[in-house]
Amino acid sequence: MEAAPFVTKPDDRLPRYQQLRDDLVGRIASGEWALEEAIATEAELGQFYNVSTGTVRKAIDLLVADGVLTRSQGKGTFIRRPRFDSSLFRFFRFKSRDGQPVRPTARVLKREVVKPGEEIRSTLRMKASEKAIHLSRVRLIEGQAVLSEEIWLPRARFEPLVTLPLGDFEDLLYPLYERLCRQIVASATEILKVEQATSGDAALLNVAVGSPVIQVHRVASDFAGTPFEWRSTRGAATTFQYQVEIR
Amino acid sequence: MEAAPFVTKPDDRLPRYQQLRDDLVGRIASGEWALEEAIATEAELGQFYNVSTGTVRKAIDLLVADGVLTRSQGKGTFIRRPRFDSSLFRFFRFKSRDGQPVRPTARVLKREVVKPGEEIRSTLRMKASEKAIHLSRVRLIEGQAVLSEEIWLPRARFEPLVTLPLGDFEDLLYPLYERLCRQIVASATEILKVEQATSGDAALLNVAVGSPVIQVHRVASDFAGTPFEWRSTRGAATTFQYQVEIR
DNA sequence: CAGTGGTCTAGACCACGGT
DNA sequence: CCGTGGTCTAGACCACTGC
Repeated sequence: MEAAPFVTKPDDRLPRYQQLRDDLVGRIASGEWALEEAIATEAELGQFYNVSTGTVRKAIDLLVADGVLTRSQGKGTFIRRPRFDSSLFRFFRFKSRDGQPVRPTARVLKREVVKPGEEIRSTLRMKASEKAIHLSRVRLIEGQAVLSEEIWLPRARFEPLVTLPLGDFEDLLYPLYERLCRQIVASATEILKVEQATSGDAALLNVAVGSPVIQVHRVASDFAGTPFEWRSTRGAATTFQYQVEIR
Repeated sequence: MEAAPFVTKPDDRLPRYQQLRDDLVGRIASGEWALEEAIATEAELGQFYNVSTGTVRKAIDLLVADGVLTRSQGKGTFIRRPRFDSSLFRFFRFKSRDGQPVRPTARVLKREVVKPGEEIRSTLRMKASEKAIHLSRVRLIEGQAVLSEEIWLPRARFEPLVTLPLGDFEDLLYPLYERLCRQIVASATEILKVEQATSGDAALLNVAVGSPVIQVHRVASDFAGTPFEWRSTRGAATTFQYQVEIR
């Protein structure tokens, strides 16, 4: 008889370090360790799962490559948020008048609690009866609107945002999600397209109707892979630049 | 006294697997192993460098992650080209009339051997006196031009292309570079921007002047990291879509 | 100083590919 | 069948962190 320390039954066809990886993901998703606090040490995990530290290291290597964990020599291994700090800067190059890069401020223009459209409902895996929170935001640099955003959230997970005064929404929403709603963004998928400015874009972003506009459509998910934010951001294409490495 | 099998003097401050990685890059760049043929086995490399196979594996892991090598269980470890096959499909969604994705054909419109502009000269690290080969291409789907390309190459490396009949240029240039000029693309950097169609674009791509156009600017380099191709591709933004994962 | 992750070893055995 | 890379072990010692 041997102990079965796995939280979920592992797939025996997989190598042990893969099984271990999957089990660790489950334990992370379940909140066993606090965000950005050290998880169990490699030696402890090796004892717990009854594998050698080399195998533990390989499992953790995978999670580090996936961006779920970071290691810190002498300190431990930590759960890591995706680095959204430069999220906008991945695509848009915003500079203030003196040429310094700046992060736009934000203002929520509208909040409503309504039934979402079919695309959003199915993307967020919501029941037909469920309502969603819809936010319309603009992002500004030196008072000038540069981006417009539409955000959809399942109401059940984000109840505190229904009553939060609009003025209390901060520039960055993800820390707000975390603090008020205990929702943590673990990953996201973004799709870029080029559109032509509508009259709404034109009024909001101060561009000509028909001029090129970049639309970044993002779906953000938790550690379990469940999507819980649908977001669409539009900005003038003149501020857009993106770089890729091919190998 | 011990043998120093390193091709280039390694940096002793680095871990051994890093030194090994760097040395292997040098040997690959020097052409010691044929393209897509197996390199020395892990056991051989371990003996050669006098390290354990675990250390060799770690060095090779890095090169696999970098996209320089691929492993194949039971067969060996192989030098790998970057996967440009779907290069255009990374950014542009081309479909034929029946909805199937297709690769555009290509036609070279112009070839000239001239002094390049300063930007291209310095990007390709050419001497001031050196001349460059400049190609203008269009790429077509079912006879309709969908992309226009400007390509610049240092003449010294690409002499055979100066006299090649224009009709003998193939749809894919990189296999041609490899076969005729022994130049192998190991990596590339691409920058995306949105422009508005010029009258030239409009005539070539059959779009309206001022309509949005995506420009993909690519610099391709060899295994030693020396850039040897400058390329700019423009296409109608309506065919553009790009997806990113953030973690 | 103790405890963490980082490097490295010298093996063993397994799974796969080709002869 | 042999040779390849893939998995895994049970350690050793190093480098960094924080008390």
